[in-house]
Order: sequence, then structure tokens, then C-alpha cells
Amino acid sequence: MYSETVARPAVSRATLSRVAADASVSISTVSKVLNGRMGVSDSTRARVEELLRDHGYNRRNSGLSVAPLIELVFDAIDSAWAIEIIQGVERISRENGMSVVLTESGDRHSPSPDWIDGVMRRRPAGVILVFSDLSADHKHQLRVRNIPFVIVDPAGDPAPDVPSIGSANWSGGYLATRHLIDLGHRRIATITGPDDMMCSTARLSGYRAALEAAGIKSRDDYIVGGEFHHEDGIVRGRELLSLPDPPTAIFAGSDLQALGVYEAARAMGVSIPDDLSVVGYDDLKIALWAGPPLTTVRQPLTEMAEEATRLVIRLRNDTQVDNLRIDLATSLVVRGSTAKLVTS
Amino acid sequence: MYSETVARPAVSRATLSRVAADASVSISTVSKVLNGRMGVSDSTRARVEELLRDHGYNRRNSGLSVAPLIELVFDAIDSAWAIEIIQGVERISRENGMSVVLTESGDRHSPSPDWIDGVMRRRPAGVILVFSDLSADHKHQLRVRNIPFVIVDPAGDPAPDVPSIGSANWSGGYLATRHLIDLGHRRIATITGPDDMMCSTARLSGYRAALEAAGIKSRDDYIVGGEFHHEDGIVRGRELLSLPDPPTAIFAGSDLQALGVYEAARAMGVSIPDDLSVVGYDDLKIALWAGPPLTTVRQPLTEMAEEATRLVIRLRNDTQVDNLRIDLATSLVVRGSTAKLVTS
DNA sequence: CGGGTACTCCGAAGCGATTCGGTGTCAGGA
DNA sequence: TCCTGACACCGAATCGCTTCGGAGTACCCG
Repeated sequence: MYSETVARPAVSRATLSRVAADASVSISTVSKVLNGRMGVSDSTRARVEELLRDHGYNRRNSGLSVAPLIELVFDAIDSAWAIEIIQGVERISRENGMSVVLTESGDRHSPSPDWIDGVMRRRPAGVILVFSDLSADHKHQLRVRNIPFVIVDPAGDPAPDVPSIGSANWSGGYLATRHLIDLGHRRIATITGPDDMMCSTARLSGYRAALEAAGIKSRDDYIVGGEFHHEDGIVRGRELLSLPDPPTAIFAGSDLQALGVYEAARAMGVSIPDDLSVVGYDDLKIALWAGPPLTTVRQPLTEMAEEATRLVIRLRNDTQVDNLRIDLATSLVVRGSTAKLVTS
Repeated sequence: MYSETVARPAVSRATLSRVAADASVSISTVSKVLNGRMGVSDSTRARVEELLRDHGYNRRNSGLSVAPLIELVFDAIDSAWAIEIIQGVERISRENGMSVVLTESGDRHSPSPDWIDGVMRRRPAGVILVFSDLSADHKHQLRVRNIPFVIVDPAGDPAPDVPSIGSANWSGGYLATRHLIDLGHRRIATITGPDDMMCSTARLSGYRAALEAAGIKSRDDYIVGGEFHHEDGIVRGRELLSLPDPPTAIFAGSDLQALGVYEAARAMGVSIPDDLSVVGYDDLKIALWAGPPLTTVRQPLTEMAEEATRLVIRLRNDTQVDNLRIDLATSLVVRGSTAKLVTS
């Protein structure tokens, strides 16, 4: 019966021999499955893995079977963005007696094959992925070993049973655009992030919704895309400002892009905020330091990281965890880069 | 002999029997000590504990005696500064099949007591400290276990046998000041970092040397100190610009400080670079993005981090390593925040 | 001096897990 | 039909560790 495998009393420890007996195989075979050795048929391996999981098998007696480690995986550690996440994860981990293993996967969609081997060796208490998704195989391996994982700001739309921490991207896009509209702007362009990321598309959708609500038709030539980097802000900003009918306001997909727009504007003699209003996204520290200070949508990165860490620890410790998907609120921070449109 | 403790083979795993043999007691006794059971005299317990530590005994499994881990310790992960270091360490570690454990010590002088316990449990291949120094006790513990460590940008003047990676701070200070002198400036102020950090004092010394070489007397009221943060740049910048005889150029101790000076100048209606030239230090990405782009002393942070990682790996693998103290070159990057002094 | 007691420590048994050599099975080829 | 090699799986040996009973020893008290 199903309930039998789930409601295992856990009074007595799970051992290889127990699992072996349940699976009707030898102890050696179970050991091989456990250590990923070859010489086990796929069907047997699957059956044994299933049973290992059901038994909640815990790598050698109950003592210290999991290392006090949290794995933190970035697709790229390439901006001040990452710092805020790292800080949040590190702090909460430390408060819970955990250390942080940091990995740069180099690929947005899945960490390298080597990575999972290292994780299996280290047996961390949990895994936190930023942006990166996991391959089905990796997810399966983690689940078999009972290692919980959480995705921060998931790139695609993750499966419903994958715990994730996000933020209210649609609202962010809406708020930013609405703010510009309230200032009198009508020609409002936006620079988005990559198309395949949910956060980008949600923000774009918020942007469109705000325009529509104000009765402004959205224009395709005012919607340009790129990565979230500074460079993209420069290039796309220049393109937008070179249009025959240039926008009077730009909603950038990130603070870095917004600073790129600053640079493009500077190079073209366009003054911010007099000739052009700019809104960023993220509220990194540099947003405050820019000249003029950047109006931006505050995304609580550190809080998201902290929440993700707490969630992954809860998933490890508690049998039942609610709220597997948490979205934190975004808010608009108005500074000096946006101004009332002066109709000349 | 010194070399004896260093040249521990570390080839085979630590086992109870090995420790027992060394301590001339039975395996059972060691087991009891390990598990805090009674029935062991205080003297024996102390001796066994000592040996367990020396062997780096690490509680069952884990096969190898050293984990493929590099410990990276910051006093504070609080600026874009850290990103560049982290990236460098992570990249080289990964290339060498290592993962990175990141810790924020919260204290510039020595990581918390808990920290060393974690390190001993993990048995990393090496430790990289940024800024933070180590207590004599921690150094001893690491040396006994044959875990090499490297200090990046050492705060104080480290002992001669402590491997370290620095940069040419004196030259950096000299170059920056010289550049300002060459532009015709005579009233050149500087904002330093903390007094107790070697990098600060070396830069200050370079600053003084450049002034002296040009026959300019250094003024005490032009030398102000603070932390390396943005906030300090604002406060100190405002102070300097409020002097009855304000400087026409400021050499800041960091890019963050320099951006703080930008803000102070903006608030006081002082234009950069027309009324005030500013030189930063570090060449973070934001230096390029600032308006105007910041003239700064490039400190090769990523290269320093990479070099530190390579060094720590060499220290682990090779019996003999030369060049325990490496200083990388600094260079001046001239951008838009410095200009010829216009004598009015 | 003899016997009891408390303490320290060891040896052997036993357990969980890994590993290696070996066995059974099955498919393909002569 | 038999041989052969690949593969899946098992059993026994072994390893690392814990535990328990008991031996050795020092000390105290009569």
C-alpha cells in the first residue's frame, strides 16, 4: 500500500539490508545504486531508488548524514545583482549553522553535469538556484537523496511542485509604467530582458497593461529586447533615442540597462530627466549612486534570498511545508531620473 | 622540524585505528572520545582529541581526506568589490575541480570561532582570506592539518611566511597623485581607507611621495580618512569641499568613495571635472558607468583572486613553492572625471 | 594485609557498507 | 548444438566503527 511507504515510522534506521529486502535484491546491488556504480539494470536501479527514497535512506547511520551546507548556484555571477542574493543566503545560512557553497553554472538552464556529482558527494542540506532551472534528471537525483531545492526568480515557468521564490514582476512593470504616465509621458519605450525568462515577460505584460489602462496604444518599435547588462542599455538606448519619433521615457529591464541608457543619453546630448525620464529595475545600490539617482522598481533581492534559504531549510527539517511558491512584493522608488513631461 | 608538519602526506584517510596507534590506545578508547562517552581519563581524552584534530579526522565516510573545496572568507561581502574576487576564485577553482565555500566573517581581523570548526569538519584543500587576517591559533590549526591559506590584500603586515597576494598600492597612490599634478593641480586632497590597513597606508605614502617629488607640501587638512564606502565619500567629500581653501582635486581611496564625492559635489553645485577632478581606486565596473566616467587606479581584482586561487592550489599540491608573496601591478585608467586645472 | 570499589582501558563481537570475484543468464555466431 | 562474451546480480571478505563484558590497577577501609 502507498500509505505504508509514506508513513514509515522512522523509529528504526533505514539500512541497506532493509531496502534490499524490500526490493528483493542483494545488499550489494543497493549499494551500487546508491553510489551510482554501473552493473545495475535500469529497471532495478529505478525500483531501488524509489525504495531508497521511500525509506528516507540517509547515508550511513542517522548521525551526521547531511553536511551543514547550502548549495547556491548562479547562472552567472556577473553583476551587483548577485551580491545582494549572496549576502542574503549567506546570512540566513550562517544563522542556521550552515555554510554556503557557491557555483557559477555558466548556463541559464541547467548546471553542468560535473556539478551534480559534486553535490552528491557533499550531501548538502539544500540547493538554491538563481535563475537556473534544473534538468529532470538532476531534479530526480536530488529528490532521491532527499535534498530539497528552491529556485529564486525562476527563468521559465517551473513545474508546480518546484518550490520557488519570485517577486511581483507584473506589478513592477505596471507601477513603473504607470508612474511615467502619471508624469505626463505618452511616448514610453521599454527595454526588456531575455524573452525566455518569465520575469521579463511578466514585466512587459505589466507595461502593456498600464499603457492600455491609460488608453495609450503600445508601439512595437518602442519595445526592444536584450540581456540585462549595461551594454544592452547603451545599444538599445541609442537605438530608441535615434528613432524619428523618440520616446520621452524609457523603462529599462534592470538598473544596469538603465545606466547604459544614461550613457547613451549622455553621448547623444540628451539630458536626464529633463529630456528623458528613465526607470530602472532592481534597486541595486548603484541606482542610488548614479547621477541623477535612478528611479527604479525595488525588487527585494536580499529578502528573496533570505526567504529562499529559510524555505529550503524548512523543506529539509519539516515533514510538511506550505507555501511552496512565494512572490514578494515590488515597489516603486522615485528618485531623480524621472520628471514631469514638459510639453514644448 | 618545521618541514615535518608541512609535509604530511595526507594520501590516506584518517581512521580510528590510525589515531589509536598514534595515541597508543585502543580503537575503542578513541571511539569513546569521539562520541563523548565516559570512561576515559582526562589526560587520555585530551591526547586523543589532539590527535584526532591533527589527523583531521572527519567523522566517517567522505573517502578522501581532503574535500575538493576552497574556503573563501570575506570580512564583509558588501560591495561590487567582492563580486570580482568571487568570480576569479570561483573560475579557477572550478577549472581545478574545486568548489567554493563562501563565508562572511563579519570581522576584519579574524573569522569567528565557529568558523574554524566548520573548516576542520570540511577539510578543504585551501583557504583564501580577503582582508581578514587569521589569529595565531587558527593559523596553527590550519598548518597542523596541512591546509594552506593565502591572504588577498592583507590588512596588516602579515608574517613573512604567510602567503599573500596584493597589489602595488604605493604605485597606485603615486600614479593617481602624479596624474593630478600633471594636470596642473596643486591643492590635491585624499580620502584614505582605514588606518590599520596596509593598502590604505601604502597608497597614502604614494600620494605623499608624489606631492613631495613635485615640491608640493602635503597638508594635514587635505588628508581625511574613513571606510571604503560610498557614505564616507559623501561625508568626507563634503568636508573637504567646505574647507575655506577647498581642494581642486580629490584622490579617493575607492571607487565607491569617489562616487560619494560625486554626490557631495552634485549637492554643493560643484561640477566634475570642471571644478573638481576626482580619481578613484579599484576600477570596478561602476567606475566606467558613472557620469562622468571615473578616472581610477585599476587594481586587478579578478586577477588577484585568480592568482590567489592558483597559489593555494600549488601550495596544496607541490612540496616546494616559490613566490609566496605576489604583488600585481596597478595602472591608471584615465576617463572623464579628471581635467586640466583651469586657473581663473 | 585482604577485600571491596571505582576507574580506566582493552578485546572481541557485531553491525552497516563497500568491494571483488564469481555465477547464472541470455544473445549471437560457428 | 555448443561456445563465447556481455551483463546483471549475488556472496563473502573486509573495513570502519560501536558496544559490551571483563581485565588490570589504584585506592580506601577494615
